[in-house]
Amino acid sequence: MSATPNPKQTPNLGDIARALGVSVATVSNALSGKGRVSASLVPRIREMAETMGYVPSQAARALRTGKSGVLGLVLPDIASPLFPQIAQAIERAASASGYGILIADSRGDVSLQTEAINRLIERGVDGLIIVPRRGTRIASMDIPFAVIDSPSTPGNTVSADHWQGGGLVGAHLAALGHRKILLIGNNPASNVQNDRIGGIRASLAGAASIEVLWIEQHEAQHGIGALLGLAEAFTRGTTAFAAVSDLHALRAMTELHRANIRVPEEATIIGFDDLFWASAITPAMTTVRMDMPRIADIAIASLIRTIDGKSGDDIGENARIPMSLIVRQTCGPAPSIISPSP
Amino acid sequence: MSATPNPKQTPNLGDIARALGVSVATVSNALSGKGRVSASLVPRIREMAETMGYVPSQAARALRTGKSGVLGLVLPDIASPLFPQIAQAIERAASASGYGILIADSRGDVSLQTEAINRLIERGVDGLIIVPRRGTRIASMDIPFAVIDSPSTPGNTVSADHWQGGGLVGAHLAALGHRKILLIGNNPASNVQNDRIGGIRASLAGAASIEVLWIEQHEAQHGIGALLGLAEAFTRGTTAFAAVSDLHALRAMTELHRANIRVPEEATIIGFDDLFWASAITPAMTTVRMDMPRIADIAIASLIRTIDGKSGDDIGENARIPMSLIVRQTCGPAPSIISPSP
DNA sequence: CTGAAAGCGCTTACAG
DNA sequence: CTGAAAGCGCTTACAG
Repeated sequence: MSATPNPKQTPNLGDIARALGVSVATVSNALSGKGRVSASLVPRIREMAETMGYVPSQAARALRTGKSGVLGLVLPDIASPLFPQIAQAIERAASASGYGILIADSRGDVSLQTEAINRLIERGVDGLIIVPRRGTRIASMDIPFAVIDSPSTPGNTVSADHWQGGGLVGAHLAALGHRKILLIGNNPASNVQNDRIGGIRASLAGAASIEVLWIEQHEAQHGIGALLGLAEAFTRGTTAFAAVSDLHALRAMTELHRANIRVPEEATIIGFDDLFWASAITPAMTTVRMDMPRIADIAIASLIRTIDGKSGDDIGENARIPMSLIVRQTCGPAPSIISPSP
Repeated sequence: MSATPNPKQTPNLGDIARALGVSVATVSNALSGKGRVSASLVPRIREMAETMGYVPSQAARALRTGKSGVLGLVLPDIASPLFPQIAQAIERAASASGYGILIADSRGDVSLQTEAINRLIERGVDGLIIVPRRGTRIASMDIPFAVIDSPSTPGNTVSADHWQGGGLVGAHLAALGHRKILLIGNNPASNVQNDRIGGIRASLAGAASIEVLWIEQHEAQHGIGALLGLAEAFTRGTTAFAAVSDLHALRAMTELHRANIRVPEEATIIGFDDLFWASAITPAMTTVRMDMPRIADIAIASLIRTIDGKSGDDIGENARIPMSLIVRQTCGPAPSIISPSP
């Protein structure tokens, strides 16, 4: 049907120019809307590009402009909870700004993290979003980057305000009358976990007695998958269990159930992150969640700003985004100490 | 320290060539190992590239060769269970083959899926891995692609053998002596879920009475988050609950716990997919999992083969990869009908 | 307003 | 074995 015999699979600016008898510069200008082009020509060029099925060559554009339009996302472990939420929010924010996202999984390994970063740089990304492996500190680099949820070079980190989130947990538990609370963390080397626990502690100061159980330490002693001793804590008077992640809150809940301790009637449980299944279980998990879309928007916006050279690598004094409490069913009032069970 | 005053930030082939007094063609050949270059020159060129911190320009290479070295991954919803596992496996397989992965989330929407595919194509990916939204059929495209876990153009699909996986469940349950089983699915429009359920049914034919509960239908009637009536099913004699996903198995388990029915002593539960938390709960979930690394390897290998023009868009007659049973603690022998509870 | 031309950095026949 | 040259498709000063 086409007039041109044996047309190339992918038309380029030259093909459009030829078809219209104008120059490629004019076509380029018309399509990008940058240079001045006569008002009458613009629609004709646009139409022709459309009908020919023109798709600009990213490679040529990138070579010419030095910008790939792609951002790299470095994650410690795509498959573990929470990171998918981050990845999704980042992908949305980036694509809303016209950027693509190239992913790299550092598999929780520090050296692989460096390698992943290099791989991404070699692929020509314009900037990097890094969610560092716990405890890692990202040194400065010669490419714009933003860090999520871990301290780094001052000025380019966005994170949830985990301390404030912890405060939400503490306040909720205090309001419910709990006086003896077990905090459940995984690893004390995690800044995020320490902030959450610190926030809970601070908001509960004096109002409740608090103990902390670190799962990794506990498992190092008792073996992977060992019971956490929650039933025992319960018999010693603990009425509330606050975990730094829904994952551990779930583990706590199933362990209590296993010991015939009812949630929330006898024991209260609260978690963090609102993981995918948190609302589907019975009882549904009360939790505190991060504002991922906002975190992603800030990280991406700041990154793009520094890519465009409009800012000094700054995220607005290390943004800390408030978390919010999602009240569901695992929290109840503290059972009276006087009458433990009817 | 450098001899050249004010060197560019990123050296290119020309810089290396100049530094060594050879041509760019020779440098290119030495670095790629393609053309013949004298044995003595190769190491010198390599070293110089190294010390100058040479990073090849993907953009230029892509423009010249017409290949970007990047594959697109289209997912229905990065944040929902299982997809992160897929994304991770795909990323690993791709990067092992020297490819990068650009992600696009179609947010469970069919039109966004098309849009996501186009966005990826415009970014110049060499091929596409598509995990279609349930029920979607991917039409042929002018770019190489492979489909995971959904029927499509015959010949380019890899998927887990969900039917066989269902068989594993049925056999396990039968061996344990269960005679009345409730199957729990979410949506009957899902091919994956239907295959799993079909496989369970087929392997149990005649050996047990089977009912199916579709959660979406149930919730349409009783409201989102409504109890599934599992306790009632239990009192009617159901001893085993087999869900098409650990997510629903978890929901079932918590619902039974809530009704004081003990797992696995009184009721058996089994799921699918070995989601992240499946091994952390108490009791740990017995489940059937897909061989993601293998599925990813096959999809990527086949895709690369068709990109390189070495095959006719074929994945080896629609590969179906066996699933495997992971026995943990939620399954127990069927309690004798004669003496329901001691 | 429009076009001719240069050039981004690379790879690949083609001469020598 | 080595090099000069063309060309991938685009954008951007610069003339006209």
